[in-house]
Amino acid sequence: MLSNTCKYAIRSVIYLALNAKDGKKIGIKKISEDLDIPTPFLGKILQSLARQKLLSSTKGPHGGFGLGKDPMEISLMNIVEIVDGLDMFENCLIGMRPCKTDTNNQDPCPVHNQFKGIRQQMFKLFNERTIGNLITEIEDTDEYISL
Amino acid sequence: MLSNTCKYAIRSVIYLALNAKDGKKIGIKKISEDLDIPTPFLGKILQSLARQKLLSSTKGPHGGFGLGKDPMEISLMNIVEIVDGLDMFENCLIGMRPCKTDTNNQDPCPVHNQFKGIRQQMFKLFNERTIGNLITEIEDTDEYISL
DNA sequence: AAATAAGAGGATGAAATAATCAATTGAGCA
DNA sequence: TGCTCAATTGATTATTTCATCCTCTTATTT
Repeated sequence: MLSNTCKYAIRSVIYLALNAKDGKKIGIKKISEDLDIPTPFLGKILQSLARQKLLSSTKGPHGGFGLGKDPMEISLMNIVEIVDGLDMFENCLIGMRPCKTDTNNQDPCPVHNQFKGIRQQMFKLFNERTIGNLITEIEDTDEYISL
Repeated sequence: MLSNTCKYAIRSVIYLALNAKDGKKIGIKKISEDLDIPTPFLGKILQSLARQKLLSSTKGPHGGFGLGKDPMEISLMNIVEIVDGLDMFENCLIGMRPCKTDTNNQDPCPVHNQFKGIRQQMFKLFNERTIGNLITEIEDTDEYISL
């Protein structure tokens, strides 16, 4: 569904939104320990998110990663797009070339009509859900975020 | 979403259900040409489906692959399970270990409640849709199956 | 029985994904 | 200024997925 890399990315951004409020920075080593993600690999992932301005990073003592923008402005789709790309939302479920995402499809695959609605719901979820509204829900309900 | 291999597998079974009726066999070379799938790779895939009795195969002149059972008895899930496994339906969307598929989850991830319904729909679709009812729909509506 | 037409199976190669390592750069602090 | 901390960058390794090749076996046809 989502790549390993993408799952790491999403969990990291949620983690930062919860723990690096008001411009605080958290080091890659602490993040990787808390989330159980290999440290150097996490580095690469956070770098690519920082390049796209989703995160900010500073070097040197007390440096680390923090959010690059208002968490309400970061949708799950933003993260997925950077890491995995949009293939999942754009291409046919069973790989038939002429079968396209749009609703009035001239050349639908045999599962197109079944799958179309589900894909739309997923698209909506990933676009509407932002890191911001995820964490307010987490905080409101006292959810404990383990990994 | 689904692996390349799995997409090839599904398209091949649909193809066989449409073209290899009443015990007819079709050679791997013809299938791979019609579906634009690398021949030797397709061989491996069909072999694994045949080992699980979804397909049948015969060697020798006029040999080839055909369906191994009534197409109404082959669900999309049967194919996905053999090729990709059930990971997608069983594990957390963002890779949190304690977050489980079942509905009354003690330790849900921040997207669990949003995603749960969508995953159930997908599960249902893959289980309920069989190769048999796919092809009757195809034949009823004169759909042209290209790739 | 021999020739031929298929699939089966093992070994191998290439590409993408996942993960690591080492050297560099920049920021803060003394 | 110079030291140290932490991210950055580039090179390297490992694993999985995707794909090919070659040989073997089985089944049909003559």
